[in-house]
Amino acid sequence: MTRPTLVDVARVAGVSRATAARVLAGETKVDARMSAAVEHAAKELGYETNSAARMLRGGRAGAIALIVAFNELDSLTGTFFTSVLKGAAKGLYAGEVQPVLLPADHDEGDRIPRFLRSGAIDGAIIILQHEITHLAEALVDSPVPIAWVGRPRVALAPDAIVIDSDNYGGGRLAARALADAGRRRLGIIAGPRDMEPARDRIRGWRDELAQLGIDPSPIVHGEFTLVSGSAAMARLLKRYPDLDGVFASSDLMANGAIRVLQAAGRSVPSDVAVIGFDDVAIATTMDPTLTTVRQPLEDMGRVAAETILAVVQGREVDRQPILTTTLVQRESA
Amino acid sequence: MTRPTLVDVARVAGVSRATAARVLAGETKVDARMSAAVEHAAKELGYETNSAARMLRGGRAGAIALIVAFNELDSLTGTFFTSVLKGAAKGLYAGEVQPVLLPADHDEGDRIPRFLRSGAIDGAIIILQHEITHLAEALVDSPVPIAWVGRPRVALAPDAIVIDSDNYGGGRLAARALADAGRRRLGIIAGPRDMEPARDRIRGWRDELAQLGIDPSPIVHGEFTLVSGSAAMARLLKRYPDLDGVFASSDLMANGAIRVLQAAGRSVPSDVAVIGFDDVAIATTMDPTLTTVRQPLEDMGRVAAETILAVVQGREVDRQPILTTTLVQRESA
DNA sequence: CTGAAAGCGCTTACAG
DNA sequence: CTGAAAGCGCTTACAG
Repeated sequence: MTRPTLVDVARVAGVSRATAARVLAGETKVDARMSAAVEHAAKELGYETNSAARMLRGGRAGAIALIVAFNELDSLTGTFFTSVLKGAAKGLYAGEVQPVLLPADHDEGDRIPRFLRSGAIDGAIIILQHEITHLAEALVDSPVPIAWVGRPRVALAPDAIVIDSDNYGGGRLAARALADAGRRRLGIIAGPRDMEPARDRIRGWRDELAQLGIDPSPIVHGEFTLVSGSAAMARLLKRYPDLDGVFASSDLMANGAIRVLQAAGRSVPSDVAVIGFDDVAIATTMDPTLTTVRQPLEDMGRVAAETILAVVQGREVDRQPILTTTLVQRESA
Repeated sequence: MTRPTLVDVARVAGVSRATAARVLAGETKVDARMSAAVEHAAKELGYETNSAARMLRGGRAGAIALIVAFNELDSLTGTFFTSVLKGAAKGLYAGEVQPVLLPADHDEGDRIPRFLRSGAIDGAIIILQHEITHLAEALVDSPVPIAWVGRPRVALAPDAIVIDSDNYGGGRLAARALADAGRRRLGIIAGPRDMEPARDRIRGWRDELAQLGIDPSPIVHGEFTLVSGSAAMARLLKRYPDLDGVFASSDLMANGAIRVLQAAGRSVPSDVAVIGFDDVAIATTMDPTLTTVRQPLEDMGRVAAETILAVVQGREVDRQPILTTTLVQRESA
């Protein structure tokens, strides 16, 4: 049960501790025989570098945190964040770094900031979600680098790391697609007011409508979830009974909205065209299948991983990449 | 960005490093004025104990790993593991320990065992799942204590930590319930052959049937997922077209099985009664709602957390608790 | 190319 | 009750 140390490896291999360290660090200028002896001893003893000692010496932990909203772990909204998560984990694996998921709650105090300050990990990726927006403030001046997936609504340092998709452009795409389909009586189901990506989608949507000379549409807000999408659609329908096009700014909300439209006797897309945002799995399994603005979620996660790794390792890198959004044409619009 | 150290705190407070350490460790026999000065300095500097240094000194990391199958993160089967996860996380929070989720893959080599050997965490909880059964072997002689939720199919040390539910008793409950409902032509959709809990359910089922003098039923195997439940049901139906009762040993498989039965023109429960296992959310939203054997999943997670914490802290504790399973009567049987 | 030694930040046995 | 000092396991600048 007692872990072997570098001294044990050195003793078994018959070399100094320094030499053993060099071999295990991959240095090449070591006598081949010594090198082989060290490798052999390490394997035989089941040696693994003590991460605490390495870190204390000024090295890296070899672990990056992925901070996610705890609630999401068992809800359907998970489809968004799990895609990002998957990409991020793959990116970290590729960098030989251990991804470490930290569940965060909206009511848990400063556990997460404290953990980051304790130096156990080299950096963190935060997947922006409505439930954990409060973390943004607590982590603005974090001692370890943080990559935001989705821009938080706090003042960030100019060199902050933010990976985002082109939400503004996506909003424009949605407006243009509905206009191209001949729709003129439009409405938007926006996301939470406290989320910057949600606001960017609204801005893009409005700008494009203005440019096309279409009346500014009424806005209702949801929380990116299916249930909130249904509720928002009901409100929108009451306010604007003869609308013929809806931009629901998440696929889950689009799903909820379509259910409400259908229940109200509206056919989709013939009576009302609906466009979503995200392009998660549900978009292809719904009936009708969902026309939507695609965010490259897994890519966003992967880029977040690559970016934070570069920063941790002191390499130059674009700290605020914006990934392209594209329109995916299906049946609903 | 440079983290303050204990020396900084001591200097600001005007005391020795030793005294500062004592105050922060919560020792009471310290002069009140010094104590206050230290507390103040620590807060002002945003001091947090360097976990690497503490660990190296022989202390604890203050973090426990939760090892979960990566694939599960975005599939519906997540309902089982997220319940356990939630309970475990709550239990760790209560113990002031940071839960750290490590996604594991079936093909990832020995990343996880190596991470555990690196000493970055104090212990681990593994939620047994089909996809990561291979980890069981790699972790049998782990240097840090491991709590298994669900007994793995490897030879464990007698003092191994295993949190399980009474799968055997649950199997008996299912058999008795179907028998009580007057069913005599029974079949079982069992779980994966390489999972001990799945095997325990079969044994309980068989023993109870034998005791009741009912014919041993045919067995088909699924993988605890909805799709595999459908496939298994189709096979079972072909083999035994006039069965009138099925024990599907996970709720998801029961869900899949019922769909197949209904598609085949059998009414549930009048033609065929179906009993599941787990009692996850879907059991109450299906049509008909599912009669099932309940495992207290969240409790299992919580008990796993409490048990590993006790072991890490050197406290005495029951290392192999078995939680009770109960029958939850709904519409399907 | 190899080894002896310093030092990362902490905790605690020891001396006072 | 308080402080000086040792030592956890590692990496690397320094000397040879």
